[in-house]
Amino acid sequence: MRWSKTFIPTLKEVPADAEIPSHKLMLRAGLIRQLMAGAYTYLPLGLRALKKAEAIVREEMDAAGAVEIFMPALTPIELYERTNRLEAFGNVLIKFEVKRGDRRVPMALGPTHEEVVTDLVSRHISSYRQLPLTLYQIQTKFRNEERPRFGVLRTSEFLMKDAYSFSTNLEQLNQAYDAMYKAYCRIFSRCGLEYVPVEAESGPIGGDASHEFMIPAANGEDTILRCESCGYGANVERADTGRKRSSTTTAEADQKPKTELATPNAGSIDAVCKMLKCKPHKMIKTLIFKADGKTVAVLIRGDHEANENKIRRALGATSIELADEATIRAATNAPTGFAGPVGIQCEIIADHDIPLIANAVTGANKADAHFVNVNLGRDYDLAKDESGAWKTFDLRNAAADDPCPKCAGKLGLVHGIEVGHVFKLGTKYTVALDATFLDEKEQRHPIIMGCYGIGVNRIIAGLAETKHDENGMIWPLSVAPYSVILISLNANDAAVTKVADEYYDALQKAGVDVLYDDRDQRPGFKFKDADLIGLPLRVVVGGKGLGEGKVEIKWRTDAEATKVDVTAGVQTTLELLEKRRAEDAAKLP
RNA sequence: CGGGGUGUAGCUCAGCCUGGCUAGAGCGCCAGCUUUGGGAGCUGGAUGUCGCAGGUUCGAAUCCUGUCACCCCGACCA
Repeated sequence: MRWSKTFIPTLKEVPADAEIPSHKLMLRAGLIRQLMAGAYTYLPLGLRALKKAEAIVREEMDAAGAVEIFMPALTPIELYERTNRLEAFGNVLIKFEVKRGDRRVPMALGPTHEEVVTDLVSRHISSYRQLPLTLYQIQTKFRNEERPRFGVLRTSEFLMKDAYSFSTNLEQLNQAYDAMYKAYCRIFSRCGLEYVPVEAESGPIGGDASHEFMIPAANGEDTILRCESCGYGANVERADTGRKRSSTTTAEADQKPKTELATPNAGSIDAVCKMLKCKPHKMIKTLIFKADGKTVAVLIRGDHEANENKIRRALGATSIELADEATIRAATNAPTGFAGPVGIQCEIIADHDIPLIANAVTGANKADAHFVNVNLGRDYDLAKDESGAWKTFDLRNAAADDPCPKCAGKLGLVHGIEVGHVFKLGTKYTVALDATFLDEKEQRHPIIMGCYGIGVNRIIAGLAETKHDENGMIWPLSVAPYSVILISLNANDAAVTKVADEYYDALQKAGVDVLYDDRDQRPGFKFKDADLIGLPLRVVVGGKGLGEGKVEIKWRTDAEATKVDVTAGVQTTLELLEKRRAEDAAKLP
């Protein structure tokens, strides 16, 4: 493509609306333009990159045995009613009615397609002989983002690859899941992304039933914990802390006398700390939960965050929720905000860090009062195991510097962009939509599902966010809009133009996707633009070089160009590209 | 939806507080000449419902009220 014939509106100045690198760069390099908040037009360069990423996703999906289909973006509301997701999606779902004669048909733009595929499968799959099956599509999804942001990273309309596996048993599900997991690793590697698969919260299914693929980036919306030593990674919701039970309690000599202090209207950690001039990590936060109907007090250190999934698992409950005011009063004889372990009228479980708090501050189970200098063993008890040690649990979100659960290392907080998610769904949708199969013994079972998503736009945005320097983008060969930028340094110099034109023809004939900057612009201008759009290989034909019979070739990442004989330039370009492709392929998992 | 910010030329922004002559600059754009290895120089030129609506005033980009859009922080995010 000749630059003069296409549409690449580069920007010298940074648009005022853009804040993060990917947004700034994608605008400046002429990849995208905003139509409204959360909706972007892809310009030729951006579209080409998006299509290349899409092609990689498609190739790997096909190779992993998934089968492509294409479902409508228009979906009937009724399907979401049947799975109870109309309410769950709430405002995220873009809903509307269309008129058909005297009827009004309610529909929604698909935010994801579990309902639609499951409905499809329920109508046509009835035997175990037809399974397993994995279907996928690459399609525009619609979600009304209350607050779109970060350019193309969080929009109301985006390209997503969504795959769904259907299995008769867990073994088949695990095979499908593993195949997708491996395909994802290859996809993100091929796209030149640094990525980290992290364990994600998987709800009641438990186990390692869900992984998110994250691109570590300072501006990522998600927080993950990662062990630098062994590579263990998990999102905040899910991350285990490697903390051990500790039976260490405060030595009797160090235990100060327990005292009740008045704390009028101070029912929060902050308010109590302010009033009593203490620090949150000296406090015991006492949360009252209803676990399958039973009241339980959960003890967490004041500066930590309770993790409901961990609490639910520790209690062996199927569902838990924070207790209502009446339940709290029954257990504590006090309004919300003054609960504590001393004399509480219900079961207590505690986080590992609780026994380590010496002379703790906690609610007195009495309105407007807190105790100071509360100590485990003297003032309250926990259950003990066979060896007589206090039973404690991992009940809170992991934090930076917690020990790694898999090795001797420490966890660190990292921000990440979620670019993919694989999930063992189970039978939620197949039960709701009656997608069943008959097994060998003529028994009917719901089909077991998995779902697997990739945000294709986020692959591009993630690359822009993480692969650039102060001059512009740095594309990997695999996703670059064009592999080569060919620059003629003086369009008015007939000799230069002649050679550049010949190169352009030769490279095109050789099947190279080349962008030919044939514009009548000064050299500096063209170099700056070339760096900005960041195509991998730059070939320069200029009067000065031509005088010595040379052209210049340079990778975007090289500091200096290499001079090559005019006669050898095309061949060298082809060889360099071939070599780079082979190197990239060799790195794949 | 709560908090904060911004809307003036294609882009970046000044002018607004303290109302006053024909609304400005740089970049970009058009024409001509010069120039041609890291966002050129000179000369000339085009481009604005000052987000929109209403109000105050002799007079509004500027003050007031309303409204819309966009950005940031938070809440939300199958």
